[in-house]
Parts: sequence; structure tokens; C-alpha cells
Amino acid sequence: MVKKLDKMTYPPVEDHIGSRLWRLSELWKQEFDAEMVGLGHTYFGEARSNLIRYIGPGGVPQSVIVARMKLSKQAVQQLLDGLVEDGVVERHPDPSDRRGKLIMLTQKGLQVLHDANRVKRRIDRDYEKCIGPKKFASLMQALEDLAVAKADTK
Amino acid sequence: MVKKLDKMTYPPVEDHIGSRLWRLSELWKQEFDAEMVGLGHTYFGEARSNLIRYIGPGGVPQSVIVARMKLSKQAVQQLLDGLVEDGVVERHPDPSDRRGKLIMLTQKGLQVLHDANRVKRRIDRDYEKCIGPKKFASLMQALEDLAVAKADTK
DNA sequence: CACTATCGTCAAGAAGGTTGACTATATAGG
DNA sequence: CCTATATAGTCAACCTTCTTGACGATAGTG
Repeated sequence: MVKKLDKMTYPPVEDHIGSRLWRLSELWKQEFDAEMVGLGHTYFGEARSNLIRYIGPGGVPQSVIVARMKLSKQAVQQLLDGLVEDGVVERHPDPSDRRGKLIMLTQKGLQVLHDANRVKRRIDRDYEKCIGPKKFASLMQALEDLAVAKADTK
Repeated sequence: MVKKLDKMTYPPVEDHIGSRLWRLSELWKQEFDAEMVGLGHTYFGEARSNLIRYIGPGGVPQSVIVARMKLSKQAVQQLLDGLVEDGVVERHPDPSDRRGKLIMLTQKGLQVLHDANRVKRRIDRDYEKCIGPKKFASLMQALEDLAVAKADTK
């Protein structure tokens, strides 16, 4: 198929750190999702999966989740609605604030969180093996340094 | 505001390369968007802005854009619809294929593309200054190496 | 010529996010 | 104590990006 190759070599797309970050980030997500599905977890959607990380053991007020994620309270609400429907999360009344709700993981939710962390650690080790421990460490450090520098200037 | 701080220190969110990549990628996008708006460009949306990069001078068949971006032909179609409406892009009949359309940048589109590339280069230099040229170069290399390694295993 | 693949399009819908309006409860000031 | 204001959660409507399925028109191939 010559034509297909033609199409792939057509325009010069410029290269910047933004595109490299985005591209690798996408590849990471793909690998993570694939592995979670392989572990028998149905795919919850990126946003829902991400939210789970913010729920600690013992229950977290919904307002705390809103404060820590950079989303509107309504967005968090809708994500939680979905997670409740999926049986991953439960809403309980907050004893210390009658307006609030405590968000708690179900058994299923705990399993998801546990497996997710395990997969992420595995992928980390895999990346480390790819470029070597020294380069990996300096990559992690550079990502952190830049994020800190950029978050501060805001 | 003590309460606000309480909420921020609540649960321990685990750290992995995936989250660092995603976070920095988001910060980069924010900076880029802000700067483009500062240059007088109305915000086209992430997907539309990205598509523009794939249009070379002289016109590119729509099918080529589809082949190079990882999107369905319908997604590209809809993005192009929006860009046409924004006056950034034009659809012309393809002389060499009566089914096809040639996508061309308007004057406005050329300006957008030019400014976008300039801003990206500026941000690159800024990032480089943040962590030093040596670390920046090895960061770029590591990102590329990992992306290549991961794209190959697919 | 007939078959099949490709190009662009239309329509419907999922997923993630936004804003505005509203209720119920907390909390601070007079 | 009572009023004013802020916060917690909810509901509804809407935007953007992207998906899948169906379709007409043209290309290319046997």
C-alpha cells in the first residue's frame, strides 16, 4: 500500500515538549487501561477512574474531593453518580455536617483501587527498565521540578 | 482559612510517572492557551487547534488528515466543520479526486499556525531555562525514547 | 461491466465538563 | 437570638470531543 505511506509522510508536524508530553501521556493511559481490563475490571472512564484515587479509607467528604480535584462540584457530583451506579462507591450522611455526604469505597471499589496502584507501580518499573534507573530518576525529577515551577507562577 | 488547607491535605494521592506526565501536560496546555488568547486569538478548542498543525501550505486532502491524526473520519469532519465556521480553514474540491476535498488554511489560519509555533518555541525555551539546557535535553530524549519503545510494543 | 474499497457526509449518542438556579444547613455579627 | 452570608449537595440545560452506523458518490480492479 504505497498510498497509505504517502499519507503518513505528508506534512511536517512540528515537535515541542508539549506534544511529547501529551503523546507519552496518551501511551501511558492506553497501557494502563488495557492492563486494568485484562485484570477483569470493566472500564470506568478516565475521569471516574481518576476520582477513585481521591477516596481514602474511612470515607471522604464530597466537598474534599471537589477541593482536591480541579473540577466543579457539579462535575464531581456527576462522576460520583456514575461510580455509585457502578457499585464502586457509596454515599453516606456525614455525622459532623448534616449538609454533607461521606464518600466511601465499596469492597469492589477497594479492589479497583488496589489493582490500579499495583498496575501503576508495574508500569513505573517497566518504564524504568526501558531507559535505565538513572535516566528514569532524572526524568521523574525533571517532570516534578517543571510542574512545581509552573504551578508556582500561576 | 484553615478549613481549606485541611481539605487539601486529606488523602494521600499516589504518585506515578503517569500522573506526573499528565499534570505537566495540563500545565503546558494552560500556558499555551493563555498565551494564544493574549495574542488575540480566540480559543478554538484543543482538538481544533491541534488539527491545524496537520494542514500544510498548498492544501491537504481531508483523507490525509484522517490518516495522520488518530481520529475517525467523522471526528475530523466535525472538527473541520468548526474550523470552517471559525474562518480558519477552507474546503476546496480536489482536482485529482472528485470524491475528495482539499483542506487549506485561510489567511487567518496561517496567522494562527504561525503564532502557535512561535508560542510553542517560546515555552520550550522557558522550560529549558527552568531546569537547565542539559537536563532539558535529556528530558526530551527520555520522553522520545519511551514513546518510541511504547509505540513499538503495540 | 460489475465489485469493492475509499472519500466525505449525516445522524445519534456516549463521556466529560461547564454554568445557573435552588434547597438545606452552618456560621458569624449585631 | 436572629439575621445575613457562605457552604454542601443537587437538578437541569448545554458545550465539546469523539464514537459508531448508514449512506451516496466516485475510484480502481478483475
